[in-house]
Formats: sequence, structure tokens, C-alpha cells
Amino acid sequence: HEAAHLPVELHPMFRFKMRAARSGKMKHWGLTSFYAENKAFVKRILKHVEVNGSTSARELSTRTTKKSSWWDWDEAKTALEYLFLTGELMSCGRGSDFARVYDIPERVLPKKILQMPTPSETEARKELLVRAIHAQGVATMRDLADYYRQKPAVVKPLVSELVEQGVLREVSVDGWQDKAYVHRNAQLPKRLFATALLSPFDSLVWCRPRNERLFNFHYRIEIYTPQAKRKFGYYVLPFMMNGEMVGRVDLKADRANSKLLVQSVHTERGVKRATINRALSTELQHMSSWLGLRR
DNA sequence: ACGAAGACAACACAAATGTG
DNA sequence: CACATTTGTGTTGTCTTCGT
Repeated sequence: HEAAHLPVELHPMFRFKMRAARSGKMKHWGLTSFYAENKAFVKRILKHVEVNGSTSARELSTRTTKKSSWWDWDEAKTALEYLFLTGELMSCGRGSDFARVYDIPERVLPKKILQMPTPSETEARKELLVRAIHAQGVATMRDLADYYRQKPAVVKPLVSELVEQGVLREVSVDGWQDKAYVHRNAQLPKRLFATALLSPFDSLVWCRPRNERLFNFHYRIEIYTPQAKRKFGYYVLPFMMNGEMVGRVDLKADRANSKLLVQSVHTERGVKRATINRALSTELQHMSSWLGLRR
């Protein structure tokens, strides 16, 4: 994912992506072209961080006019993001103002990780696919690709290789059009009857087609949708009850008044409000309590 | 061989919230 | 009040594949 936390042990598996960004093979939001046109500047920024230590974009900013939108990056921010993309800089956290703080990998990662050998692109991609199948259990080729945001076309032959090597086993799932795969050691688990409010960024829902296939649950994040076009609300949490997606709630923490506000509740087709109210109420209580909200 | 459908890439376009 | 913060989604256009 773009801005997900990952275990540092995965660093070697993503080095091929950093290399691709550095060589210009991988295009990203115009960062590649910015670098091509501002090489000396970008190198100066990197040198600055190496010498002076971690920095936020603001510290290096020369902006004099107001920002027009979130996406209105000045040169310093663009340079830092380019270096972040190529792995020459990493994030070592965020400041008190939310701003991402950048530093060189040598000061962010443990030595043990930096010294780990770099696998080939193919080996790295296959390792990511194996981790994906462990996470997903049963998955289509596209599901596996999506888990670490790989491209289906690139992954397709690798999945075949993993099948030939006996790492993955091809299976079919009732109601699925595409072929599915399981890990060779996969065992049929007991059915789970989980009940939980899910984060909009929960790994259970981030692969939309899989989510629709498994749970018949159509979900889109509406944080980036203009208010007038939103169907369910700004920050909507899917609600799973007894292992099924039964609805969604738009929540907001009103910290000033110590209240968890439930802005809206929607149930899926065929689900009656009365059947979810109790479980939902319990989950909302849990949530307000760990957020430290009284009501 | 042809048309249709599907896949894919490129692109445009979006705001509420915590902190000091 | 000022100020800082990201990436998901739908559309459009193009290429690929599939079925007849």
C-alpha cells in the first residue's frame, strides 16, 4: 500500500521498487519528471538531510504563497517525496503537526535490516505473493497481486511458477469465476463468527473486488469524495457481525464534548436494523471506551 | 476476420481534522 | 485561527483477448 506501515523485515523485498523508481522505470505522480528536471536540487536536499539530520517538508520550504490544496507541493516537498519513493529517504515518524519526518535509511532501519541481502526482483515478488497467500488464505491471482500492490500482468507468470514449484495449490471456489489458490500447507479452518467495526483501511476490505466476492459488500472510501456526492459519510466503518458484512456506520470523535458521534447507520440489503442494533451498540461502546470518550 | 468485451493506463479531481 | 497533512475513485481512451 502507499502509506501503510510494514514490518522492517520486508525492506529487502521492496528494494526492486526503489531501484525501479531510481532508474525512472517506475513513474509516480510526476515525481520522476521532477527529478529529471531538478537533479541537482534533489541531490542537494538529500545531502542536507544526510548532514543535518531528520527534517519535515516545512523546514526546507521556500513557499511564500498560501497552499491551494493538499496536492500543491512545493519544490522541497516534491524532492523529499521523490527521495522517499526511491528509498534514499525514509519516514522516521510524524511531527506534532502531522507532518511526515524524513531521514536517511541508515538512521531509521536497524543495521541488521540494512545488511540483509537484496533478492532479485522475481524472488522478491514471489516472496510477497507467498506472504499474501498466508494472509488471505484462499485467493485469486488478482487478490494475491493486490495484497502488496503488484500488477496482475507481472504476477501472473510468477503465480504459475509457484504452482509448478508446489508452493501454491490451485483450487476452485463455489461461486468464483476465476481460479483460486491456497498455500500447500493450508488447512481448512473452523468457521469464524467475528463481530467488529472495521477501519476503512482494514486489510479485510482494501481489495474491493475480493471484498465484493467474499462478502457481497461494496465499499468505497468517501474521505476524498466531495460532500455532496457522498453516499454514506466522511469516515465510514464497515460493520462485520458473526462473520458477515451487515452494515456500516459513519463515526466521528467529538473530543471537546467527549462523545462518540454516530453520524449515520446503514444496513446492507436484506439486513434489518433490529438484528444488528445490539451487537453494534456493544462495538460502539468498545470504541468510545478505547478512544477515551465518555458518551 | 471481425466485433465486443475486458483489461489496463493515464488522467482529473476531490477536505476535514489535530495541534499549538 | 493558522497551518500542516494522502491517496482513492471514476472517466476516458487505448490495447488485448475472446468468441463467433
